[in-house]
Amino acid sequence: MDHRAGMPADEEVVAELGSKVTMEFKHQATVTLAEVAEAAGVGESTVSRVLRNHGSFSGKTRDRVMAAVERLGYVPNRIAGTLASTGSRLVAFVIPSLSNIVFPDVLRGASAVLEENRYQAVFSVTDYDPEKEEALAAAMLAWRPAAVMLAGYEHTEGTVKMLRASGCRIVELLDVDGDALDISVGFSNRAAGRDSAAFLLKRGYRRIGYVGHDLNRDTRAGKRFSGFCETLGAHDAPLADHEILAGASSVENGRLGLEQLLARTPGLEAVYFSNDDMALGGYFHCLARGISIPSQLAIFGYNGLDIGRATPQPLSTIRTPRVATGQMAAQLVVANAPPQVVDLGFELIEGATA
Amino acid sequence: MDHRAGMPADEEVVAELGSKVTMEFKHQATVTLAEVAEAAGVGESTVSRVLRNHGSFSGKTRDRVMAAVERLGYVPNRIAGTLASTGSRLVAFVIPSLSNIVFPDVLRGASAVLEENRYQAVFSVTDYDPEKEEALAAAMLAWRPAAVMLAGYEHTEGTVKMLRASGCRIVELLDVDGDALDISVGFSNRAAGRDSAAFLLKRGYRRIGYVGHDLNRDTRAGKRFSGFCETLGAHDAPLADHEILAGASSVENGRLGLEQLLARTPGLEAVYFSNDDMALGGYFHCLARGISIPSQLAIFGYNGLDIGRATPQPLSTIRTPRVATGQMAAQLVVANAPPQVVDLGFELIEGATA
DNA sequence: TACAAAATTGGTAGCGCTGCCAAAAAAATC
DNA sequence: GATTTTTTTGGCAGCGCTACCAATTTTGTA
Repeated sequence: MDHRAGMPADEEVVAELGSKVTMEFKHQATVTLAEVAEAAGVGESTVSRVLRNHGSFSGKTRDRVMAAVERLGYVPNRIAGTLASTGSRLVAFVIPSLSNIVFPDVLRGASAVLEENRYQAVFSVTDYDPEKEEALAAAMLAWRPAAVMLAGYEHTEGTVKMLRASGCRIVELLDVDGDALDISVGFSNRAAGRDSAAFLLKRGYRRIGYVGHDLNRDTRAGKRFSGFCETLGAHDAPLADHEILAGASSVENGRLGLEQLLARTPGLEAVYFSNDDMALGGYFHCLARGISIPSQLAIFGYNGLDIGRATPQPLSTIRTPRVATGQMAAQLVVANAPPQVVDLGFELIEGATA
Repeated sequence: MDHRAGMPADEEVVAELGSKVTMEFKHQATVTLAEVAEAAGVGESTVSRVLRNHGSFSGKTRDRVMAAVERLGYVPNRIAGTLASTGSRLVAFVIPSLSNIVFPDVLRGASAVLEENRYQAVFSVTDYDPEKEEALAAAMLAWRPAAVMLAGYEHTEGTVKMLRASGCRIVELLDVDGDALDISVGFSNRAAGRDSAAFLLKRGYRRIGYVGHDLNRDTRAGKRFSGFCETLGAHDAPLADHEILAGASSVENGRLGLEQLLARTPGLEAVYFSNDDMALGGYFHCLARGISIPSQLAIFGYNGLDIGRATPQPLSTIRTPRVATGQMAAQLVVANAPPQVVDLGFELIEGATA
């Protein structure tokens, strides 16, 4: 992406400064629980109990311990604590992307719940690459997390085997069209596609096209597309044409895709986009070209981004519970709930573009 | 031995849900390094050396060890490894928000670099609350990270004290207007504000307004605003009016803010927005009301979001190196570079809205 | 007052791994 | 072939904490 400002300069900076480094960087002698115990004049286990507010101890002891903690600036070592105790309070997210707003939204919902429960979120990004997902999942398991959260159901055999063997909870997010390994929280992408098609048909559009981004990688977008086509087909209005762009979903790609689609297939009445980013690109294309919406061309998106509600004509789309998905997933993990599939559903927003 | 299996809590859960759950719940007996060593017929330290590719060992031994690892499905325990060795490979991010695209972008840049170097990112979200930042920073330090990354320079005294005492690297991101605690990577928000003002003045706009979101919390936006006003003042064109909206920055708020500003102060020639989200809201407002841009009203944003480049008129704004900021920050941490401030600069995009 | 029950405490064995050191094996040298 | 040197190895003491257990103190009861 944006390497402009960084890369070449980065190397220089690092190299340049390498020589004049003296490290005040080594770890400082940190205070340990044993030192706190000594300072407070109590046993180690007592300090441990007080700090975790677990087991019993007198008020007097608690005060003494807390005073010592304060005085020494003690920060418990969770690494040691986790190793010594039962399960960890780490939750690992292995997500396809941080550019697609969907995933920050999920993280946002989840992290709020996790923080409240003193869990810690760790994450890594796969770029929609199943092999990379496998490698990163393996790396995450090395931290012995309480749960691993992944996007969707499509994983390599190796990933599945590894996760199964790990014994930690597995949460598959943002999809319910498939077989869950353990817990799954999301909504039906296929149904979203079908409902979108049904809506367009109900509005009377018949010559309908599709503009999307790489479907092999984003399998959930693929499921929407397939549901969409299915319903069109069932109503004798098969997809008129489609344009799939190579890169990731983006506003620019949506614009480009629509331009190409319209050039190739005149007379389209409506276009379904793989998501709101793409749809907004299409919308802007129409604005720029003076194509009147929805009379000349209807536009339908997916996701229900805020921005789509603030455009001159609100975008017709499907709003997905992204934050809620994260919240629910986190809650189930924290509660150590039994395996289950939670379908949070979605909401069709009529908008003004279709 | 695995004393987890007998935990009261586990039993309860299992009992409660016993009817419909078969428990892949309890922690599975995980393979340990000692078991691998035994299976491979070598010592523990040999396995450790092979797996970390550190120290010396024969090819034959390596093969034996790897075979055993494969066979047993061994996943090293990084918790134990980190505790035993000096210095962790965790990097902690304490960020204000995941809604503001800035932070996912920074995370994206950083996580790519961190993953390459086998570091692990952990994060938590402060909601722009300094108190919460302090609490979360404390929680992160408990994981003994190699570095803590924070947004900007404004932290509570407690946070600063704690970070200083921790002995881990501290990276302050997205700002260079202030005194760095250790490493700092970003760009000057004040200069961005000044340049924006200078640009608008150069274009001949004199009656200029501002629409922004909560400045107390987002201090970087505050610095831009202050730089902006400074330059306007220096050119005898003091800010005509401003509208500050309570909530977070959003497209909707930008729209609302502009509407209110225009109602109150007719005759404005240009409006500066606290960022591109807000600016797009303003842009849409103008589109909807038939206000011609930039002849009737000029619009200027901040951030250089992709979407601003795909609107019918490209947004005039300042593009910030967000991903590069994350990359650079991660590189410096990985390289254990000396304390320094890295100013990555920004780029003014003329666009068509101002 | 004596004795049982309950509430507090401290000691200590690991958790699974790494780092150090010395021992053993292999390679190199005379 | 004997001796050095180098390369490979294994043993084991922690890393800082928690869980278990037993010891101690406090409280309650007869």
